[in-house]
Amino acid sequence: MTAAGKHQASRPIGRRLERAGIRDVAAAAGVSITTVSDALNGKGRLPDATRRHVREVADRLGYRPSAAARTLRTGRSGLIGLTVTTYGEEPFTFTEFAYFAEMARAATSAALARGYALVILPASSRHDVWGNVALDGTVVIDPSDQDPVVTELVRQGVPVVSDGRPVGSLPVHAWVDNDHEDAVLGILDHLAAAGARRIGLLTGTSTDTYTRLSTTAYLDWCARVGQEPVYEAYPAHDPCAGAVAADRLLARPDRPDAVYGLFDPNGTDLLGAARRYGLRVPDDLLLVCCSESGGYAGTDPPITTLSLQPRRIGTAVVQLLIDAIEGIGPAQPVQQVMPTELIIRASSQRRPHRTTVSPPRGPSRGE
Amino acid sequence: MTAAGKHQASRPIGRRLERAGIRDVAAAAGVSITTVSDALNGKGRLPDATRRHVREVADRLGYRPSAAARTLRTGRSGLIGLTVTTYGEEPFTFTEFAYFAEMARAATSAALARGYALVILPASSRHDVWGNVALDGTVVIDPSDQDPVVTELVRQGVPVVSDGRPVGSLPVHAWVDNDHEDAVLGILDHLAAAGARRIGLLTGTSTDTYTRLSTTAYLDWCARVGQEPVYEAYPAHDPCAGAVAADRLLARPDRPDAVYGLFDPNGTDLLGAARRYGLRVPDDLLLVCCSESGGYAGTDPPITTLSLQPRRIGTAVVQLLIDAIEGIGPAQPVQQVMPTELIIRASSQRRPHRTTVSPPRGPSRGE
DNA sequence: CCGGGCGGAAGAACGGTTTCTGCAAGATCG
DNA sequence: CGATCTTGCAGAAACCGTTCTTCCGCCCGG
Repeated sequence: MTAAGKHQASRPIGRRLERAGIRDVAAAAGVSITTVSDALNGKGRLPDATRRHVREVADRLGYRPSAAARTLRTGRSGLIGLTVTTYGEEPFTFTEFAYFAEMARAATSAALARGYALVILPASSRHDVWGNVALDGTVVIDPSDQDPVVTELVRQGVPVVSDGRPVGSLPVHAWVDNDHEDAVLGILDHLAAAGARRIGLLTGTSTDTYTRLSTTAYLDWCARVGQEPVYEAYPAHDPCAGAVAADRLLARPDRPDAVYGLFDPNGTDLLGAARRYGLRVPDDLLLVCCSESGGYAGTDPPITTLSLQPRRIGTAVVQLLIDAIEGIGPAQPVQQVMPTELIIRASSQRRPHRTTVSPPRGPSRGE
Repeated sequence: MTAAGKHQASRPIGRRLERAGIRDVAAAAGVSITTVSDALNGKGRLPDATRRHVREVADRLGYRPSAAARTLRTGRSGLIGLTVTTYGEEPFTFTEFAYFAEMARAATSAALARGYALVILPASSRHDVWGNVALDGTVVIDPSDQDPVVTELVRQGVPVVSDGRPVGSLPVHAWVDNDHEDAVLGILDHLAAAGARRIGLLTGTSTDTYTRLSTTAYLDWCARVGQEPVYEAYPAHDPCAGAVAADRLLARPDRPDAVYGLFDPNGTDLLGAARRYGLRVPDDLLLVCCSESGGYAGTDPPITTLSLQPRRIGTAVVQLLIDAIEGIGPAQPVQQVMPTELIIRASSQRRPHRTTVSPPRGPSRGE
């Protein structure tokens, strides 16, 4: 028994049969391990004949280098964390679905194109999971104040790039963000140009940068043009609270004749509220919301949306991160501000035409 | 030079300063490496005093075991692949946004709860990326026929669980899927009960199981009740084709008085088409579509949707996969069929026209 | 008084790759 | 023709945590 155990431990564990190691390839090709490694990775000085031969043998044996061993040796895992700060238990929130999906998609593509893969890791994950994964770097979406995980990562020397300006002195290597002030001002000007006299804001109660910057931009604008601010704030992570807040906003005695909603569902929230109060859009109420959802092209009326261009941001963030990982980029922190796009639809254009109900006959395009 | 080089290679590479290894902990605690490993992992037979002492020292040194080394030794990486088959270049398609986001979210949560993390890996990724990641198992969403990556993974002995029935003889370890036939029949019955005489279908041209099963269920139902099938198929991955197909469907001489759309955007597609042809919903046209988007609660009128319950599916898939990885579950392939949920809204209920305006309180349409 | 059993802990092997060092033989040059 | 350079490749260290085996000493029963 002891002998058997010893024997088993000494050489073939039996898994030999399943996976060919570099040793097997070396033996089969009649060369050394070094030569196999060099041949497969295009390094070293080897005649083409040897290189081809080794590759051939490796293919025949179905050899796949062990990712774990390579990582151990090189210190590179080829893995990038995609970190989402969470409000509650869930990895990412309802209000950010479309944004997150688009951003993650772009980030995945960009990472893949450079040979990296993405690992989804909510910031609130159990700490042991974080410890169990070897990450070359991390993308953080909307880092919250004093995020312990991010701080820890930076302290360990792991490159961190954030989507959204880091609050406080969170020492990320780079960040990418929209010019939120500019976007809000653009929308307010657009609404004013469309005839709005009193523009309201549907905003959030949380303290993240997006909410904060957008709200202050709104307040500044109001101060500048001499309008009394009219806004309602609600917890954006609550999928139901938006409708209630929209209702509150339109129930006010100083009811606005135009509203900008900061969050994705606000378009339908506001449309529903307007309907309840018998307000016609855009005739009685102009509407804009920030959203990546294409659905707003099909509502009645179609709603003007502000796109934060998550695809661009996802791509940029990953590029910056991989540059940092590979030591390509500048040593200095990089701050990249991306433009937004206002997709103007019927809800923010006051025109003399077209009542909301009466349907035109035949396939005429009802803009 | 040689001496210096040798010296450098023999002991401190300099990075010593940054990361404490298990050896450092052992030395600092005055015990052996073994004892440190056992103490930290709760294994072996150690007195509590030793265990505590070692943990204390490890904490003080900020010791983090190397994930790579652990993976190498144990053969477990704690990583699960989340694989999406792709139609084009992009990792996942427009039509599946909400579904994918919800499913991924649930899967992430479920995996995290059991100590695993998710890696996003489109099936069309460069092969080298697949080779570079050590995966304990993989979730495949909607595996296509003869998917080479999946086949390869199974051949390597990596557990694979699929969301959606695998087509052909793809040898997955388990799958989870909805009862698509049942769902379609339920919808058709629902529409018929609401007064539909001729129900149309908006379907896809691709050959995936979802499309195929749903379409045949529709055709079977038509044959059973003696209705001539009325359907249009379009490439579902094209974000614009849906609107065109919806238009085609309503332009037919045998125009249906109710339509079920298989894909998420079909609700708005059909609503738009109905508007163009002056058809009132639900009076002239009953509408149902398959979607996870909450936006359909806010359209005018709200649209009845079929939810495939991606949250449940994501959770189930991950549980099954981890069971397989850890050898808990049965050795036999598991097939789990999950129920769907029909969320009935105004678009599929023909009533004495309940007006869309129902103000419970406050300033009504009078103001 | 001695052997068996057990608690406690150390030592060494292991896993697969990369990389640094270095040797031998052929090529080139003076 | 010998010395130096280059080419082709092998050997071994290093990476680092886990696990298998061993070993010591102690207690208890025979």
